[in-house]
Amino acid sequence: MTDKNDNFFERVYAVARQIPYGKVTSYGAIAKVLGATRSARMVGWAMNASHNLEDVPAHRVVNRIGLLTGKHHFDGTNLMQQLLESEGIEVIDNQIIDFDKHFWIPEMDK
DNA sequence: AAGGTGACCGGCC
DNA sequence: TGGCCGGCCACCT
Repeated sequence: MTDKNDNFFERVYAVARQIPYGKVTSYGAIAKVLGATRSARMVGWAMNASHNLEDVPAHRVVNRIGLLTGKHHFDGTNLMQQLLESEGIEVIDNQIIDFDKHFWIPEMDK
């Protein structure tokens, strides 16, 4: 580890941790807050590393259409969906129902 | 050291 | 109307 807390990753984690219970957001939204509107890919990349952290609810982060694209990266196959449903979010076939309703706009709470 | 990839997004054909 | 392609930036081999 040798404290490789890159500001980039830290910043993504900071936003992801701010996601309230029962809410979800998209990679692009986070990227936008980070100042990298067109670098949503980096957000997903950071999430990959967040696997080591427990304070980062990656299961609350999906793509812009509310599709659990990264569910494949979780421990199990439907673990991500289970977590979302556990929070009151209806998920069918890796697709979040009323995504815009559960959508939460991330902010840099400073 | 350089190249390729990646949990995406948006625009263009 | 849908499918394809490029862009963006950091990490990995």
